[in-house]
Amino acid sequence: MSKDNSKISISVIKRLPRYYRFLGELKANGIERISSNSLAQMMNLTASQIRQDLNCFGGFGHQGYGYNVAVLHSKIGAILGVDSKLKTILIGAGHLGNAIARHLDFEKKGCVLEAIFDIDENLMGKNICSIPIYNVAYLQEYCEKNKPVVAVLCIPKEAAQSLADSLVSAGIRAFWNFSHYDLNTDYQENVVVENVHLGDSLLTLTYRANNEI
Amino acid sequence: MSKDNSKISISVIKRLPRYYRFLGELKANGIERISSNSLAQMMNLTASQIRQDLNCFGGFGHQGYGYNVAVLHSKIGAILGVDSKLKTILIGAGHLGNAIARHLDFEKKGCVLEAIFDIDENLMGKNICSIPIYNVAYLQEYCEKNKPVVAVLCIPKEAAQSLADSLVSAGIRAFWNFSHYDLNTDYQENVVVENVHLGDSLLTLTYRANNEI
DNA sequence: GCCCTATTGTTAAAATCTTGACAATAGGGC
DNA sequence: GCCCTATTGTCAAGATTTTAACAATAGGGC
Repeated sequence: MSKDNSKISISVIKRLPRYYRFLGELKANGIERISSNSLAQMMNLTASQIRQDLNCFGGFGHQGYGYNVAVLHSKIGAILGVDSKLKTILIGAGHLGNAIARHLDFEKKGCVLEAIFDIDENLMGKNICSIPIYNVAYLQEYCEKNKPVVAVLCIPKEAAQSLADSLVSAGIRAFWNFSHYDLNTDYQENVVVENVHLGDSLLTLTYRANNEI
Repeated sequence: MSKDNSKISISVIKRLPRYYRFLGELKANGIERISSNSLAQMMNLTASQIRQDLNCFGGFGHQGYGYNVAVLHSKIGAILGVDSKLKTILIGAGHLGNAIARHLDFEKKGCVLEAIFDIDENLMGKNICSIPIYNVAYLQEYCEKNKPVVAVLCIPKEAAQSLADSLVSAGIRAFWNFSHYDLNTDYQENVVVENVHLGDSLLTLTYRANNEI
């Protein structure tokens, strides 16, 4: 990373995974080089924005040539941290938790899902994609032993805040939160939260469908 | 709606569901009135932004008093269209589709989930939360008969674009897309797409966890 | 009924984000 | 090896979004 990335704006960051995805596709299709212009057309962006975004991290392109797909893909991957092995746990093995554990390739996204917790006694000893399910009573002890840093929350909103609080004190520094609740971790430095509000997303779609925009 | 809402920015729209959620909580807790200031504190926004956002749609507040929670909640609900009954189908009854069908209260979000489609013969005749699962071969005929307008896509990315194309010609005007693929419907006016990229969200979290922002 | 306080709606300023423009230059054909 | 073309990196302009400021005014206490 050749530039100071301490003040990269969150808008840019949120676009990086999409670049990474498109470049991965191009690479898989054997495309070797691409210009900001063709990429822009493909991604429905302006070439200017792509060049501006990429230049936040350094000059990955060559004048008169464009960008080498494989190089750019791996550079963006490195920026995002796809090879980091953040120890991850998931709490709540209901339908949603189950689907998330199966659906996402955590390892390719920089996270290693190592344990799942639930309150349902019937699930104890079982596993999802060979990741063991433990009783939530064992959570604190597990954290002390294994020091996970990322927690995926697939639990009812009523339980979310207090569980998050105790997870923070157990060392969790990042939450991927699917409960219908906005986690409040302002009191705590260095804790990041991605709230995924599927309900909000659906409501936005409803508005847009009704207003044709 | 007392103001022209044809040029409301998408940033404002995307905040509305969150307002709606917080106001719903306040209402459920028996709070009758709230000022932009207290709401801002609660939601981690500026009071100015809240007033500006709400005023896109008209003056819902009273000087010296604030906003009536129940009124504001229902006004925002009406703007979003929570009472619209958009006929909705879901395609792909795997773990994710299953979880989405169960997890989201479609009716409270302006959509009525009426049918689920899959290719797995073993699922035919079964149902999820009493919504029937049909063979995807029956999709076209179903659309002609029942005229659904919203489609939830929980299918592999390889199948997404061609299925979306045929759904558009069958009358679908809104997609809630969970496949790891950016649906392209530019060629078609009046079709809206909400891409939910869970993988992108996780990658963003990874970046933030690694960079502590 | 009057005055004081709280709080809005609105306007203007500041900040941020996106787009356009273009000089600099690497690469490839001849 | 030179010139022409393609395309970047970057700077400046334009657009949008967010925040601050404040006059206008409704409500409630006395």
